[in-house]
Amino acid sequence: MNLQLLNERQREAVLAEKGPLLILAGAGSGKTKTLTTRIAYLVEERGFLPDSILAITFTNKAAKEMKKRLRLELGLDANKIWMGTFHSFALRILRLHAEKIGYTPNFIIYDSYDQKQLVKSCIEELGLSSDYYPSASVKSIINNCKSKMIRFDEYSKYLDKDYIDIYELYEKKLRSSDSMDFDNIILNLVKLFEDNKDILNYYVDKFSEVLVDEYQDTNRLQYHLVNLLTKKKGNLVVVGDDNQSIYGWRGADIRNIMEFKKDYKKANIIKLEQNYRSTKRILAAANELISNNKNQHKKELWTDLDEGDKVVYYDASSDREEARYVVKTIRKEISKRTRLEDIAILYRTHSISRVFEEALRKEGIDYQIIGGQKFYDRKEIKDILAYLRLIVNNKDDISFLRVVNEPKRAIGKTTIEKITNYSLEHDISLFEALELMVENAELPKKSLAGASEFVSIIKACDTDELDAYDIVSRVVNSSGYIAMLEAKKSIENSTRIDNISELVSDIKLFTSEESSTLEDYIANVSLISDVDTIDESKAITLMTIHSAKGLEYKIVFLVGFDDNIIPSYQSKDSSTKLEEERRLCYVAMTRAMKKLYITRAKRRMKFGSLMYHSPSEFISEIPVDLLDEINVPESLDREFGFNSYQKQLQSKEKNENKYYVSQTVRHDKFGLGKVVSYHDETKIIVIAFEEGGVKKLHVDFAPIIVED
DNA sequence: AGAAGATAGCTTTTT
DNA sequence: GCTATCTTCT
Repeated sequence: MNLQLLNERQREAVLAEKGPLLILAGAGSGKTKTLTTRIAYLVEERGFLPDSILAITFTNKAAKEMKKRLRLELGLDANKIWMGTFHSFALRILRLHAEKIGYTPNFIIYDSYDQKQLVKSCIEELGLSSDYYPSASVKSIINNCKSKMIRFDEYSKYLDKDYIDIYELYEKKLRSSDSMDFDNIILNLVKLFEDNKDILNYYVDKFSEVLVDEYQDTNRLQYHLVNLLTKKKGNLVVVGDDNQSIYGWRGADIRNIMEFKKDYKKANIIKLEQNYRSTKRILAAANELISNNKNQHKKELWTDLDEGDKVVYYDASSDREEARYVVKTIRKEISKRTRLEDIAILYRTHSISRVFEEALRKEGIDYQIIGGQKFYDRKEIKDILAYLRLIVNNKDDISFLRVVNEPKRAIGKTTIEKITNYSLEHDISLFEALELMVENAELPKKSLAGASEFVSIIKACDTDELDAYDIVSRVVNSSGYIAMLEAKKSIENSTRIDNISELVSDIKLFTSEESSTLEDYIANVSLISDVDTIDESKAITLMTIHSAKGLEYKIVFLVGFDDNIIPSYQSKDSSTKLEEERRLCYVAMTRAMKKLYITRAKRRMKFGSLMYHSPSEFISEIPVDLLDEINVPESLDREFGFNSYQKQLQSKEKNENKYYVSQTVRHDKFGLGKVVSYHDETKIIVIAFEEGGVKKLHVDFAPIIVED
């Protein structure tokens, strides 16, 4: 280990004797290097045992990365360090002590889809209206309470009484199906610790130092957990940058980092302010932007690197034109021998990515998209996984409902109802109910055959005898799932089959490499995130700004830089939210090393129809002398300065006084055209004419609706 | 029971 | 423009 490779502040952070310590690490300030050096130093120079160090990262990928670096320094000892996300850390301990909190060690994890289904079934069971209680919003209320550590009965005082019933049933059902949602993983660990002081003390004694990376993105619950572990010894080192706090919506509490000194009175603060990533101009632009945020730790990020080029700002007329410009620029870069893996396209929401994807595909440039339709979110993958989960845990009702009639086994609504009633009567799970009903032949003939087939498929897979690979291949074949897909030949179905075989080979690899039991595979799979799947192969990376946190690229295109996109239209009502959007923008800009392009489009497809946007207000926060501005004149577009974020008019009924988006119209002067947007209050209508481009007209001079 | 057709709601971000 | 869910028809 060579401490000379570090700058003075970094060295200070490595050598600091004892926590609590807050390392404020600006973007690109060598945070990971500092952290890994500190850990290596603790082990090699100060004689800490590797397994007495707990390092918590934001993603599994970051943990892997850090472990890789530490292996170079410490060899195999590096593997003994406790390193992972909050969730993987909590799971590791919970699996050891599951019985103490009324779970089996094989409990499963419900992701947000499962969670929503479960909430829905609770609402139904209570006989409440799903219109009054939309499962998605009830779900997010529940999550909110948990991550902010608000007691649900307290919170629900402001809501209907029914909410508390839903909540209680939800928790009861989670328990009885031996499963936890994401927040319960942490919550249950806290509970385990608080109810079993001996276990807590064991870990408090065990860990001589606890390091938390990306501290600005921890929530109240995680804060509490860390506090339990380190309060006594004060052996806490946290690393973060308040300017990069972008997960407020998920309950991340910026107070954790802003008030660190208040919570830990003896805390030291070390600031890493030298940036090793970006050129002077890029950094200056980002600094100027973020200086508009009121609530922040004082920091002066500076760099020794070159001046660099100005930030290019391209104001396109349409999203397609924007994509064309980006692809054209990428082509130029490639001819200058820039490698594809050094380029990233970043955007605020996934929906922006489509035009860019299309343009790249047309040009034959390799790309990878992170997130969006995730592999594990695809229907066929979820279905196969549901089979596997049901095999591991017969009590998993959500998975049961998902696959009992997939492929069709003549078990429809009525039969499901019978099974549900039976299970409620006998207080057993749905699968157990079905098993008994098959035994006693308590089903109509038609359903009975399918039901007994289903039971035997699940029963045939014994996790003690067969390994994960054996079971998944058995399920895929015997369930008739593949046969169902093959029966109807289509492109989608053949990609579905491909996806399933990808899953099977993934499991095969897992079986041969890490562990062989299906339980272990299922336990792992629900924690895999998208960022974990980024590979450094030769392709351009497309992703949301959120996924880009912690990454860097030589060339960055920040696209879709329009008002109501960034900042998002939903963040306009409060300055807290607006500041988070600005930080998001800051994160995006500081990913760039050599060159930063910011692009936007006046016209963009959204919700399946054209929308008009002004430039993002953030562009005016970057000093003009740092910008190289390219504006695409399209004379007609100039008129549309107004901010048009309006809902598409849905009704298709004919109404003389109303115009609808996509409606075909005729104007005696401009000819045939299509309605692009319509303002009810101002009676302004925007039409794209076949001849003569886009025009904005008042309803008084409006064209005639063409009957179709 | 299941397929085909109709409709609502979505698009902020994810461990 | 897409998909998950609801409705209607066979």
